[in-house]
Amino acid sequence: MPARKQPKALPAMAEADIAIVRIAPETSFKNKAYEALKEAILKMDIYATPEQVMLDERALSERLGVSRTPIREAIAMLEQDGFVKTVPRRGIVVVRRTKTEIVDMIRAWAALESMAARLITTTARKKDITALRDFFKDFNQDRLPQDHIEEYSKANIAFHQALISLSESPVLVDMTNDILLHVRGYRQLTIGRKDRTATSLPEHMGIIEALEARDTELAEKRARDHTLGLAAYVEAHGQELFT
Amino acid sequence: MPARKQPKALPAMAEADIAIVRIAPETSFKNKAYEALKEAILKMDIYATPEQVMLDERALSERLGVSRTPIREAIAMLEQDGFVKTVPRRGIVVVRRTKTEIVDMIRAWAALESMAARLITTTARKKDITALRDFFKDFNQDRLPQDHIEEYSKANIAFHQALISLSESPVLVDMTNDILLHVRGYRQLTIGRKDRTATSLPEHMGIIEALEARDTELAEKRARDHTLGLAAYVEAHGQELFT
DNA sequence: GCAAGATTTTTGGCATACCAAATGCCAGAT
DNA sequence: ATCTGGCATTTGGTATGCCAAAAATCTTGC
Repeated sequence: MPARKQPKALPAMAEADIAIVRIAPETSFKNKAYEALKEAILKMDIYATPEQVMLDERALSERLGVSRTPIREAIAMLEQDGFVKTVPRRGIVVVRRTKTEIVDMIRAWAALESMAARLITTTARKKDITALRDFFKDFNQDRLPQDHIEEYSKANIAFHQALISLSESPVLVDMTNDILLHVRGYRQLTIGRKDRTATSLPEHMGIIEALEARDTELAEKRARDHTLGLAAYVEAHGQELFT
Repeated sequence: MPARKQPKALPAMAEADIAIVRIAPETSFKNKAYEALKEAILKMDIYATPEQVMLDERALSERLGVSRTPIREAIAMLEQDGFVKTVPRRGIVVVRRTKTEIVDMIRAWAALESMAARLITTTARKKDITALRDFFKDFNQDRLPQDHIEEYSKANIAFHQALISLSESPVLVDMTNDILLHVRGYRQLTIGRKDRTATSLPEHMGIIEALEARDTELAEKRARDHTLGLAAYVEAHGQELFT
């Protein structure tokens, strides 16, 4: 079949090249619903409630003020993400991860982050690497992380995300963020735990030092071992979270 | 609120334990459409056609004999997978990856596979590791891989998938499979290239040997370097594929 | 003959109605 | 009191129809 006729070139219009980026894409209800539901699922502490959490299409459509159609499409997307599972004629259940699954995810995280570290040693600018220290500038001998766990936990996540970003690898960034979203539920209860916090900060500094030294193998190893340490910790001490 | 009442235990019924399995879950049109479209997208050589490929909801619904609703849900899922991108009032376009993106994906694959290798050295049975050699039993000095590229390429993929599976990590398996689906379009044109095929087989054997020796660090390194080698190859020689 | 504007067509977004399966409640039988 | 069958309800699945924006096409005036 013949190719569709190409749209003809735009007329001259030499003046307005200014700030006409693309107009707001006016995100659809589908995407709004997706974002809203995703945030709601992440916000709720899924592991705090004993019974499994169910969603109802009609209730959601009423709540969000749209019809079921965009809601269903959003649900389909969330199911692809692994956040929910819809069972025909039964309902939509918010997925709970088992301890084993979480450990598994953290291992994958470790894999991706160590690769990011590897790439960073060959491409990132020294300035950007050094800037990673800033995430922890509010912590020191007089202000220990374990005394400000909530704050440190935030800095921790921000550090890891900034680290991955330095790899300039969209794939690594996206995959890691996906994993972090799933692990997030546990984060406050694991990364923030006092006993691990004490060793966390020195390990981070060790990673930064290896990156600055452009020591590819060492940076990779330190990044990997650091996150694998978290996995081992959850595997060993995460029992109480999954009663 | 009180938990939903649990269904009570089944009555005796000692007789009919025969072949009452579970009835087919009767997958929905939505899922059928998803599978059908996914396969169609993967099958078509998206990089062979010069113009971008568009999908039409109505045409698809007619072709598959279902209404637009399940089609749209399937499209929403495919969009989450990154196979298509729907532009409002414009159409649904099958996504083309750039060379840079493919290289990026292969690097992530390397990260995941090296972690799998690491895990395998500590958990897999020797028997299963050794079995990996079978994928290449049809190739030797008298029957070189580069003379049977198509066949070797298949064995290659099967080997990598089997390798990852040995890690017994569902997350690693799933993430890697996702990546392979995206890279597959290039596979025949890259992994199968003669110049790389020659070095591929010995590298695979090297990985297997390290696994058998339970040499965690070496296995990880070899697995990583092998796949990073592919990434470097595509980066260097993949120009012609992305005109 | 051509360009600007009006009109028709195309295409995804959304709302609504109906369907069928799974559950749960309840009356009637034992 | 308990069990059984059936009916009403709930809930996801699917089909349809209409809408608005953007493209494509046609019309018209110079």
